[in-house]
Amino acid sequence: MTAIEQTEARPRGTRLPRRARRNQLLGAAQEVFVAQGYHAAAMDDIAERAGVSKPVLYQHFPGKLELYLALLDQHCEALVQAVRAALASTTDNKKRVEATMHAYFAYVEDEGGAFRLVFESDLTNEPAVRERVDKVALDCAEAISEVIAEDTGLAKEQSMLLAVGLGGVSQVVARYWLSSGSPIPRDQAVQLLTSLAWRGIAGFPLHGAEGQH
Amino acid sequence: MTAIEQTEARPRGTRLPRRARRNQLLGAAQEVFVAQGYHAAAMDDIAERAGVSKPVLYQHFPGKLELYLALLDQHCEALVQAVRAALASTTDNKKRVEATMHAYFAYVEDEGGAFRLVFESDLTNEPAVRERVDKVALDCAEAISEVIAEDTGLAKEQSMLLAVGLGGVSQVVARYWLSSGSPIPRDQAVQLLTSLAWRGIAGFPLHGAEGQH
DNA sequence: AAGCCGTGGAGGTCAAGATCGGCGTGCAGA
DNA sequence: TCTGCACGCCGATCTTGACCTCCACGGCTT
Repeated sequence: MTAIEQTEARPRGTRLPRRARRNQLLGAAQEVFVAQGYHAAAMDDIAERAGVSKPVLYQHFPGKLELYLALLDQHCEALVQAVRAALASTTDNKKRVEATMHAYFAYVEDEGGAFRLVFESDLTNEPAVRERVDKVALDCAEAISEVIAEDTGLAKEQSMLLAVGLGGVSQVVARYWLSSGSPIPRDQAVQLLTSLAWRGIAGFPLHGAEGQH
Repeated sequence: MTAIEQTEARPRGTRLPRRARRNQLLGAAQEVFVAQGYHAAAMDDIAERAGVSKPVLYQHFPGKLELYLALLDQHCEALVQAVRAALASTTDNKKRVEATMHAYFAYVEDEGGAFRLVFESDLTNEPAVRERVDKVALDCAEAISEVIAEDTGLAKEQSMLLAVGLGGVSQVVARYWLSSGSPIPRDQAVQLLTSLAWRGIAGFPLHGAEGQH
């Protein structure tokens, strides 16, 4: 049914050093949070998934929120780094677009679904979460907008709007592509999106002879 | 502090006909859900906001979830209609893009923040909610993709990907524009976005003499 | 004036986050 | 090798908070 089958639930008896236990708990928590969301995920579920009793969880994390935030921080940083790296990987702007798209797709596809914590969190009303999620989008957009502003001379507000748009396309389409079962190969999807972002929708070939104004 | 001040809490004594009471409850529920999200919103809050006691609420709606879904359905339909209308408003594709962007911005700006129920719901793990939210994005994308497919001859998968992208930009940027306090006028933002979608990022004027390949 | 129907406040239930005392295991030292 | 200690772990429980119903009251109809 809605069973979680990612990693085997450990036989409840192994003793682990503190650091290793903490990492294992983070892994178990990620699986449960990703699969069920924050609210539906119970501390009992996470403990059971890790093959551990609940008090152990509370010996490593003060509470459910802090556990969630620890995971969130971890994965927020990853995306911003990937986008920065993509932008710095070349000076050809078209390739920059392509590399950035690629970064979003890779981020969404990998990491055991961790992107859900950032893009589909159900705890955005919690200020601490909202702040982190907003900061990711903002940091990515600022990195992109710097390039735009430098190359086009647009003011900060305008270039930020475009940058948010480019980041938004990547994020939304990557999630759609994944959730619809990857109907077309990833590279082809990236190519298509890059064309859209680079040349616009007007840049696609016309079927009929209809004038586009 | 975080007070809700949209409509005055009615003096607790007015008798209303059933239909009017229901609408009033929907209004109160919308304010609370928008301001606090689904989970943080208590039925007590909604009842108090409407100037009514809790049993009345349960005489109109079976439970919290159904109340939420009623609101959601209401506003989902509104966006899809607006997008369809925008696409049908002209046959000039560039104007179609502009009209669609405009529809998203108007949707996000108006309706007392109801767009949050659709775009920022904290109940996406509930299948009934997920289904409706996904369907909105899908319906909008299909409407857009039909135009794309017809005019470019692209296959269904490809045109859907582009359509999801165009809808995604609109939605993400409109929300950013609103949440950042509308730093530039709405019409200008729409123009900028339309340019991005129509001609691509390469269509913006160069600042320096640097070649764009 | 008498009855009825909708309203109001107080309470039950239950799930889930958070916690307390006890147990077993492995190591240090004599 | 035997004893004591420290550490990690567990079963069982407490408590909070939110959704959801039961006994009194007041205005409208005939």
